[in-house]
Amino acid sequence: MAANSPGGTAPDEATDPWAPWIATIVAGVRRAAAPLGWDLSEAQTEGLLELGGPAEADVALPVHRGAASAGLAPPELAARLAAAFPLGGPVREVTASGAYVNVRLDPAELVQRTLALALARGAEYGHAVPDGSAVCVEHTSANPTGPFHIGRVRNAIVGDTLVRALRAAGSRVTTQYYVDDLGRQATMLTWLWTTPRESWPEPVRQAVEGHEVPGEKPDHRLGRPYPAFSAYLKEHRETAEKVAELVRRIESGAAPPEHGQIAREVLDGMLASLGRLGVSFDEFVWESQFLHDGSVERVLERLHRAPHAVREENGAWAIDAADYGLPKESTRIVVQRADGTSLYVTRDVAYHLAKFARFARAIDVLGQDHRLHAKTLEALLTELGERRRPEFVIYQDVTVPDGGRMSTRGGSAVTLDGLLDEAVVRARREVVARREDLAGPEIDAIAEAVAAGAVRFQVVRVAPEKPVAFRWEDALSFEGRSGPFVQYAYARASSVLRKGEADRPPYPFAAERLTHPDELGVVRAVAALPRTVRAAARTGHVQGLAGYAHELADRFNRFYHAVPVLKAERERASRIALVAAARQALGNALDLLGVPRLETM
RNA sequence: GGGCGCGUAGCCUAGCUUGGAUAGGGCACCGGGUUCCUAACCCGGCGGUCGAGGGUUCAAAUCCCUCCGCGCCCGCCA
Repeated sequence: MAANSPGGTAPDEATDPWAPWIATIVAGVRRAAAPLGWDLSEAQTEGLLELGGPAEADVALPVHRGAASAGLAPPELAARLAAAFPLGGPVREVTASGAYVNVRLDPAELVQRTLALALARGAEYGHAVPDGSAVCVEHTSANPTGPFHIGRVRNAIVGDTLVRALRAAGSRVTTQYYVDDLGRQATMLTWLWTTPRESWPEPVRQAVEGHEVPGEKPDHRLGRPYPAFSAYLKEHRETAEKVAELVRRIESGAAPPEHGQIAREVLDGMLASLGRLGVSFDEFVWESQFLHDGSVERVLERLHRAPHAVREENGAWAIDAADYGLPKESTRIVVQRADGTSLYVTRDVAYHLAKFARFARAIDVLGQDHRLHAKTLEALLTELGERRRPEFVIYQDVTVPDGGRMSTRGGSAVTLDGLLDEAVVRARREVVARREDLAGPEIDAIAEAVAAGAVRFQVVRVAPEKPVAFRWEDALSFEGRSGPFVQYAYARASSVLRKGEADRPPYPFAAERLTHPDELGVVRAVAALPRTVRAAARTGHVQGLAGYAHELADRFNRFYHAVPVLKAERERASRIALVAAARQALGNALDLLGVPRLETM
């Protein structure tokens, strides 16, 4: 339920304000339960604890599971357990309520530890101690055929947020973008732009002529003929064959010099769009490299000798994958064409072997249309005797209301640039309406940050496996559970600290001054950041980070309305420290989400 | 046809991996709040057979089975 388990690996006292409490309560529960006939391991005890549950308890423990071994009805067991629970230290009160044992803790202790930790660790607050584990996250990897499309933006945002969560949880993450410079898609553009415009098919020429925009980004300019050309090729075999011939030339290593150049230019344009969302990559892996460095050939040699290898009559090589749980019609995985050339999945095997050589974990963020491909890849790895597996994070495609699929092949649907431009226009209106004091450039900067924040938050707040229908009003939401809502709380906290400039870091405070329920609400939310990060990294459920950020902002807003800070007297310094800690947690949560921080808005 | 994913109030969504106390939020709607640190905010109200049915269990949104609806995939494409 609302139960918020301590989450994943055991909390660390150096990073998590809850850690000492968890340890104390686990020990207390075990000590009280054992004489009643309920033996619990430490891990079991920790797994049962519910944090942040109902208001009457800081930590709750359901005892149903112990009823049988204790030979007692749950309420009776709860009552005895509560009576036997060792008091003292942080444990203020232990009561039974039905089948639950509720533990109340000394709030001043949590205030003390939480503020101290948040203020001392700063930008590192919420992060675990680095464990140095090498992780590769491959995401986005959209083919360089035109402007970045919003159907794909989910991959980039989910992937990038996951990367941020993993890094915060202590992993050493390398992000990779796999660029398909082989194959038909990229080749189509090369064919077009190395062919005189007069020789283009008429409908393709029409799609371009009169639509050029001076100074436009290369992805828009070079990608413009792509949808029309794609449609044209379906109807015109001769032209399709010319492109196919170029594909073969490129695969054989005789790519025209323009080929890589065009792909790179388009990719640069796409990356510029992603850059507006704060998404970037450490490495770009070009598919052709596995062909040229001989690794595809080595994979093929091994596959020829694989347990289920079969040679087709026409000379193609396949793996009989009947035992791998694939759909009946695709039990044969072709790994090499009759003409000797390789296939996408073969090259992907080479790619993943390269990943395994460098990384302990390889995570791939894929659209659900790649599910079968993922299974196929796993089957081939098994055939090679490779035990390691990539981990897949699968997201569902974004659809448009009319039911059409928003893929790059689908044509001229909304681009990421178009979405962001519209978001900026609307954000700008909001800023102008409330900030007469600001000059143009400041307004523009805020509008861009609000727009990017709104889009990122909107995408990440929904579980990736859920289908999403694109709607402008959702994507551009600035209220309620949104990016700007969190940005606003951060800006407010920043504003308070600016105006309370007499009080400066390290923000001395007295924990016992912070006793208002809304103050404690903020503290509890701040204290939950470390375990939220752990949970997100462990499960890959990045939507939890969005939920957390909203919750924290919500608590802060409530506190802000209920309790004066700068006008307080005795409590002033402590409340300023609380605001500083909340601002730190809000800022760190925004960083995890890739939503820009705004000092003012 | 087969495989996989999704189905929670008018709309969107958390929770499901690890079953536990009245299923959390947001939008919309209704009613309040600005001599006070930013009203992109806050307070209150309205709204739920957790797709349907069966099963397991002391306990099911959560696990199992069947069915229904929607989506995706089932290429010597990528």
